[in-house]
This record gives sequence, structure tokens and C-alpha cells, in this order.
Amino acid sequence: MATKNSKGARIPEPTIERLPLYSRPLEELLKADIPVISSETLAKLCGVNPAQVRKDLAYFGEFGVRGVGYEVASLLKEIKKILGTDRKWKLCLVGLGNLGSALFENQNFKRRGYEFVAVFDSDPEKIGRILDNGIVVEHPDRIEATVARLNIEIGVITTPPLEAQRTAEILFAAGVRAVLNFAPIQLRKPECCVIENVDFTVSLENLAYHLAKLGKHSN
Amino acid sequence: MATKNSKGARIPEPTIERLPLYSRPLEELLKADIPVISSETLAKLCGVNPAQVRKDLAYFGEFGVRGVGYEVASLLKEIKKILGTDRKWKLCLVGLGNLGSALFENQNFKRRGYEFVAVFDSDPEKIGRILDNGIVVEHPDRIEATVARLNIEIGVITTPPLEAQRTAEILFAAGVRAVLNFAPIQLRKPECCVIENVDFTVSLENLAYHLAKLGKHSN
DNA sequence: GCCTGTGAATCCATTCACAGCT
DNA sequence: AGCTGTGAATGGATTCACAGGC
Repeated sequence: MATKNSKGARIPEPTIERLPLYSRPLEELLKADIPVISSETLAKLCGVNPAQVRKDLAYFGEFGVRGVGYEVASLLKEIKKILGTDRKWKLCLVGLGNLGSALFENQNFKRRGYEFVAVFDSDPEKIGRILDNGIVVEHPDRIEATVARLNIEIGVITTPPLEAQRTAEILFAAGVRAVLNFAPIQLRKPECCVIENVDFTVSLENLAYHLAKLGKHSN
Repeated sequence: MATKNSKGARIPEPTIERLPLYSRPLEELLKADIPVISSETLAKLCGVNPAQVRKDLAYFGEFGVRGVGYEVASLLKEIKKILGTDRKWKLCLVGLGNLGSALFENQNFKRRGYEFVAVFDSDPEKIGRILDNGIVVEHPDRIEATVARLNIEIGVITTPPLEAQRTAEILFAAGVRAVLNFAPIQLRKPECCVIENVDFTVSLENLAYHLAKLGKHSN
């Protein structure tokens, strides 16, 4: 997990997490035909410190020009290359409930190069159903075969919590090495694989905590 | 935003973010009638360091018994009290697209005490539609009135990115002080309010980065 | 003996401040 | 003159290690 840059320096995880943040405004600037941006302006757009922006970017190379700033188009291209967003990624979805369906139809995914190419669900009612792009809902038994056949690289888990761990294991066994998990449960994973958790209720509990505090002292 | 405990010590934000993590396994243990747990076991269940668990909990009081461990039931109750999960919170949803609908129907929310009591969408096709619990979809113009009438405390934004900022402003003006934002955009907010962002594509970009690295050096 | 609570030590990330380039 | 790239300084959070209590 300890990733390094060309000079062998370790790249902090928070840096990686900020790169997508930088790329969002850069896309807007590109559309608006603004050719160059300073670390200060970009920082303001993202709500971070200018030195932070410069340091983050400098881990990966010298993208800026002293006295001038960063060229928007080339910087965006570099960030995409770093993040691996300069190519397409194939996803499969496991669990076609409300959330799963919403994700499947979400246009943001495809827009950024993430494409669902297979969908699994254990509900007999759903198996065989034909979705957009002619994707046919399959039984989870078929994960191994389909992942191999289509070279699927990322699994998205939207099953009920109790099935999530087993699902993850099947995915990993099938050769998937990255999982985006929406089930509110801590998944166990092999060393070589990556899991990213998205738990809305955790975010809500954070909000609730801060709300309660806000209410207590001060207005 | 700098919250303090009874001794006046500042409580680190990461601590707050871990509390929900602890509560998940505790709920399981409670169901399984396991009365007591050590920091070491709980840490293992959550994938963190035992000292971390102890330090986090100690910010809020002396919940453990030396030589024994933590009583599951009372610890869970304490955590819920700290997070404000020991009571109900009223939410409103703005943006009834695929994602919005999925969230509205998501049972995890209600299970944890978060209840949608109003839904807004600007699509005339959707306005007036009657959802579960007799909730009627309203035009965003009605946010101010409805938030006031129902005492709504948390807003959930699932609008397209371009409408998100305006939506947030309307919500804040209406007296909502906490927002859960699913639009992939950085929202500006007043000092006194809290925003939590959920952006799936950021998580995916993280995964892609780590996948690319995994593939590069080593197997 | 065992496990919590906590000061001290370590580790890591952020920010500062300026040297270096255009 | 202006803005990047970066060593140095700061500020936090994590982990260690042990004192304190059951």
C-alpha cells in the first residue's frame, strides 16, 4: 500500500485523496478556456492551502512553471494519468436493489470512465432481466466465470450487509482486486486487494454529532 | 467546529469519525449477547489499534473497567449518546432522481433514526407525486416553509451539480444547519453549518490509483 | 494477572518561508 | 516581479509503554 514516486519518496494517502478534488475545478476551467492557473487560485477553488496544492503535485513531477503557474490542460491530463482516469475501467455490480440500480444508471460513472459490464443478484425474480446496454442480470454463482471472461477489475457491492463478506470473497477469488463497498460492514480483505467503503449513515452520524455540539454551546 | 470534552480537551475529528465504526460491531455483539469486550478485540473487529480505541473512548468518560473491559450494552449506549444517535433526526431530500429515490427508500436510514419527512424536486412531472408515508413531492420553492413547519434539521442534496450550490443556500437560509451532499461539487457554506460530502467517483478514483500501482511493481 | 486510562514518544501531514527559475 | 518547488518548522494524531485499579 505504501506507494512511492520516482524519487522513492512515499506519497501520503491524503495526497491521493485530494487529487480528484483538484481535477473537478480543472475540468471546469478547461471548459471555460482558462489556460493557466496558480496554486493559490486552485487552492481557493478546492478549499485547501496553496502550499498543499504545490506539494501534492510536486510528488509526481514538476508540472508548473515558476512565475507563471500550471497549464490547466496538461495538469489535468497528468492528474488523470496518475489516478488512472485516463483509461476505462470495467465494473461489476453485485446487488441490484434500489441503491444498486441507482448506481447502475448513474451517469457520473460512465462520464469518468467507469462502466458496469455485469450485474449479479441472487433474487430469481431479477435473474435474466435485461438492463441497459443489453446487460443480463446473473446469479452470483456466475461471478467467477463472468469476471474472467470480461476482465472485470473493480467490484461494487450493494448487497445486504450479511451477504457482503461472502460476496467480497467470491470477487477476490475471481481475481477482482478492488472493491467499492456500500454495505455498512467492515470487510476483511487479502493483502493484495483494496477496499473503499461508502457508508452514508457514518456521514449522517458525523453530521448529527456536529449539530448536537452546535446546539449546545453558542447559538 | 473545535469541540471539547468535559475536561476542555479538544476532541480530534478522526476520533468522531471512528465512533460509528465502533458502534457497528458493538450492535452485533449486543445481539449475540456478548456482555463484555476488551479494547483489543474491538480494535481487531474494526481494523484499528487497541490504544486508539481506548484513547478515543477515554475522551468522553471512563467507560471501561480495568482488568475486565467494556460492557457492550452500556458502551453502545454511550456512543449513541455522544453521536446523537439516541434520538430521531428529520431529513429532507432535494432531488428525486435515481439516487435520491434509492436513498429515500433505503432502510438503513430509518433503522438508525434518520427519517425523510419531506422531498423536493423541480421536475413538474414529479411534483405532487405521493411517496411512502404519504410524503408529497414539493417544488424547491417550498423548502423554506416546509423546513420551518416540520423542524427539519438535515438536508440531503441529490440534485445535479449545477443546482447543488443554490439548493444548499436555500436550505441554509431555511435554517437547516447540516447537509449531506451527493453532488460532485465543492459547496460553499456559512461558518455555523456543517457539510458532509459523499462522492462515489472520488472513491473509485482512489481504487483505480491503487490498482494501477498494484499492477506496476510486484505481481 | 489482566485490561483500562494516559503521559511520553513517535510518526505523519500541513503550513511556513524562502531559494530558484522564468 | 511572480509563482513554483521544497527544506524546515509546526501542529496533530497514533502508538508505545506503563502506572493505576479490579
